[in-house]
Amino acid sequence: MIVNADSVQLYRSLPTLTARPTPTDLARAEHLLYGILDDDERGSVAQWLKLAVAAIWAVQPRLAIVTGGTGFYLEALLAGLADVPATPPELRAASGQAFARLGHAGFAAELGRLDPRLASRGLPKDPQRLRRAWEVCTLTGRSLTDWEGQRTPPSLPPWRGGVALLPPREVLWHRIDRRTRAMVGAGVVDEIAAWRAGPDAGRSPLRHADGVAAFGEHLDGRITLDAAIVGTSVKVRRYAKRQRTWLRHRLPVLVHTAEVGESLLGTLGDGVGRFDAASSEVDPPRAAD
RNA sequence: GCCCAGGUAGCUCAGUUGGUAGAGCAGCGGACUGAAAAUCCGCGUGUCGGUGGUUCGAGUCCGCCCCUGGGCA
Repeated sequence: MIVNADSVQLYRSLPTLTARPTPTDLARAEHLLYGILDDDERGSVAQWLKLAVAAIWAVQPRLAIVTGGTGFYLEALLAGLADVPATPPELRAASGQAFARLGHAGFAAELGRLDPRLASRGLPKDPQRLRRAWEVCTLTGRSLTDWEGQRTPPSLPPWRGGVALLPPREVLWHRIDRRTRAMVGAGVVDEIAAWRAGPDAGRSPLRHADGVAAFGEHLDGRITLDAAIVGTSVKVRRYAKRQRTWLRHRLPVLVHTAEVGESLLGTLGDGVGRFDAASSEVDPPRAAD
């Protein structure tokens, strides 16, 4: 039983570009949480966490294998999230308008007045986090720094361990390039063209998926197909780099490295990287990288 | 063979009247509490083609050699 932990594979559109499980994969094992969101929906960690926990319990006593690339989601599964109420769309729109009106520096100053506790710790630099902090404080009257202490790990069945797949960089780059070219062979350009012609592409979170911009430029006649392939691979390499940072710095429980094709169950059978969600005790890392 | 134009970072190139080099892209490292394949922060990584000379000092000036384009034969 496979449970998806990849933020873009949650979406129904662009199955080729997002490397969703193939029909062959689906025939071999049951897959959950793939392609469950429409273009006009906006996913979130909290929503994913709820669905993932439910899915893991639902398949008991079978083993759920949670797999995917979104470190933020995996961390939420292991460590939990603060129970902040969901921000209504109007509030999100309001923060966007305020940011546009005040500008980056002005909005940050405004947030500093609204949330002095966060300001004393250090305001975030990026618009996303500035807006999020503003929204939370406006909605709940409490600083995001207060909420962040409220993290409680979700209740899950006993877990067997974690495996990080960290091939050598040259191998990884080669595989990324090969995968991008395979996508082209599988019709990813037509897939994107058809999707762009649809009504919801402009607001879909998938517009930020690796390759949408580069293949889009190619479809607009601005760059060659080969340049689009290279541009896509560059984006994926950077994404892989950020995944590596998650694994090494935020998800040290996933310490055991494995090669593709190795027996995952055999690996977990070694008992490496066991994690007790209740006590948060982690075995010492072993041979990361 | 002769005549031009070039050889500077992984790539494309900039570099004033000589003062031991800097941009873009690529690359590297990091952050991350409801957009996360997102968003953001930090870092030049160099036998200036080679060699001899002029000079206190040469990527910059001079000689020779090598290489790459283009032209004339």
